[in-house]
Amino acid sequence: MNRKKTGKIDRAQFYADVYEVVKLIPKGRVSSYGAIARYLGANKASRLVGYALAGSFEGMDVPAHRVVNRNGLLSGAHNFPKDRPMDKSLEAEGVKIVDMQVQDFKKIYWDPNVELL
DNA sequence: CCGTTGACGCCAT
DNA sequence: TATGGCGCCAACG
Repeated sequence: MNRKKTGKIDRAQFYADVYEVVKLIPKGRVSSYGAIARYLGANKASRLVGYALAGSFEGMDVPAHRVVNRNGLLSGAHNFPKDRPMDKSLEAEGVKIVDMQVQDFKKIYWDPNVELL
């Protein structure tokens, strides 16, 4: 994945890495923007992760629905195509969603910094 | 070029 | 423990 640890990272590289990491999230598990941002070496750029995912629908096989905020809240559900809702997609994989919130979030949480390092 | 916005997160109350 | 404020970095108008 070639991420730079120089603090600064190239935008294109960052976006590409985000997609790759998200693709690595196991089915039925979820991760968080902050975790991914950290993994890419941009701790303070958690917002960029979400921004990057916003454009990951066009033809890309990126399971963006497996990425939620640090509270396990589906903060970006309204961004999903109406024919493929975020919560629906998650429940289809066995993830329970109640009031736009991932149940047992801590259990199914998947941290790239820990799981794959 | 400058101000605002946003799929977030941490720190201070 | 629950809220609110500030910081961060790109993209947009």
